[in-house]
Amino acid sequence: MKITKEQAAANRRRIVDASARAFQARGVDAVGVNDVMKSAGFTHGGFYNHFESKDALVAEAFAAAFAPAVASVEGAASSADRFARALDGYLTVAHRDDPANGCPTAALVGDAGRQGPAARGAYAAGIGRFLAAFESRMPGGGEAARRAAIETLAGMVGAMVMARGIGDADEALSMEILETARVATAAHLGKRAAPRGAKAARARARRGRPGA
Amino acid sequence: MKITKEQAAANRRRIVDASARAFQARGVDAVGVNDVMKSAGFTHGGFYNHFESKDALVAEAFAAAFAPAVASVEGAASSADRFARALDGYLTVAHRDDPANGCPTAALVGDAGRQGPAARGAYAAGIGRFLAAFESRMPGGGEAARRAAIETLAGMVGAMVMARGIGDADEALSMEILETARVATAAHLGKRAAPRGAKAARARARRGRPGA
DNA sequence: TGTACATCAGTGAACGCGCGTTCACTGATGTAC
DNA sequence: TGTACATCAGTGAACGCGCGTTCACTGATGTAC
Repeated sequence: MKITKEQAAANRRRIVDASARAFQARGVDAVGVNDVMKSAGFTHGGFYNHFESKDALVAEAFAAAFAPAVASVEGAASSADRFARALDGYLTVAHRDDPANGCPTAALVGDAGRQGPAARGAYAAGIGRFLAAFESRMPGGGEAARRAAIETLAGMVGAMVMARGIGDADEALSMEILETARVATAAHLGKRAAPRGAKAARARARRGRPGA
Repeated sequence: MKITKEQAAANRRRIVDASARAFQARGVDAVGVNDVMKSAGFTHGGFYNHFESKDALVAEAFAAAFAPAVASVEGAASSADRFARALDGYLTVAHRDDPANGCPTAALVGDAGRQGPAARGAYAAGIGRFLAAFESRMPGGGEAARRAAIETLAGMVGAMVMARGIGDADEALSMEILETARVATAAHLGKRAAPRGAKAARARARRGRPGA
């Protein structure tokens, strides 16, 4: 049952995309070739028609995980407002609870250092692109903007991975870290963060204003 | 070949400590019961004389990983100078390249969210203790010190895990992140960071002064 | 205090299972004439 | 343009291997008398 070249290429892309999401959600070691093929809608045997090994897939999946994220951030960086909104949406409970569709830098951070050179290269390149986009939007310019870009990204990623690690073991602490980092991120951009969450909703209600 | 109760307890501790280091270095999924027992000096069969399951060991190992780190940071927090020095030693290549003996918050960050409640509880409790110690040393006091503690820890952890993920795929970027975060950490404490690394060594040499 | 026996931390073989990978096979696609 | 054949993406059974876990066994320790 051979299929058209276009269909085969599309199937290959589907396998890579499905694996990227699964790796981000559950980690490379916990996701088997069988899982990946099943979630892409195939039986496992065909895997090696497309990839030389699981390692080869991991390398492609890392690159595929960063491609849309980098494009999104670089697009947002074309406007100060869009960029501020993109960063503000990062430190949220929704993002924390959906690593599969979230930031690959945070989701793959535990695995990246333990993969082969190709996957680690994709990881390093992705961070490099993020930092360049951040730098272009940071106040001060030059070295100061570069430093601010690194500090901001590190703060965002650190807060997200800690919040995920804590999870529902201490929901209040997890959210406190997220919210504190969100405010700090806005401050790095030279903005004041809009209030968010239950406390903010209560404050808005008290003032008789509808939520943002 | 039964042994004394004291010896058995010591052996148990040896297993927990060996597993904590292995989990920090290679990740929970990549470390088998057999590995753990072998590195503690035993055959694998005896594992279940001490632990009900691998999950039970993981929970104990997480707690054991945090105990000395928390004690060390809390001890350092008794003196402003010791605390500043402890933080300054965090964002270093030596720490980056030795996760087994380093900060458990960073080393276990990829695994924590995927473990059971006990392990995640230990992870959350460890971060809580770190933050309390940080808070006591942050300038401003009150809410400001609390926020500074969270921002500082998030920046340190984020920088370390990104630097590890990048590794030798882009050594220059990995070191740039480490060094930038080290300077930013000192700034959070209200200090100026002492120069470090090749660039700093060259600058010192130019000034005709020996290294620190 | 000395003797008899139960306890249990250790050993090493074995269990079922899922992993990454290989293979023979299928049959529609793509190509050569 | 039509026919004959090679290609190859898919299927599903099978491979060896290491995993977490179980088990029968050993023999010094710890305990009961």
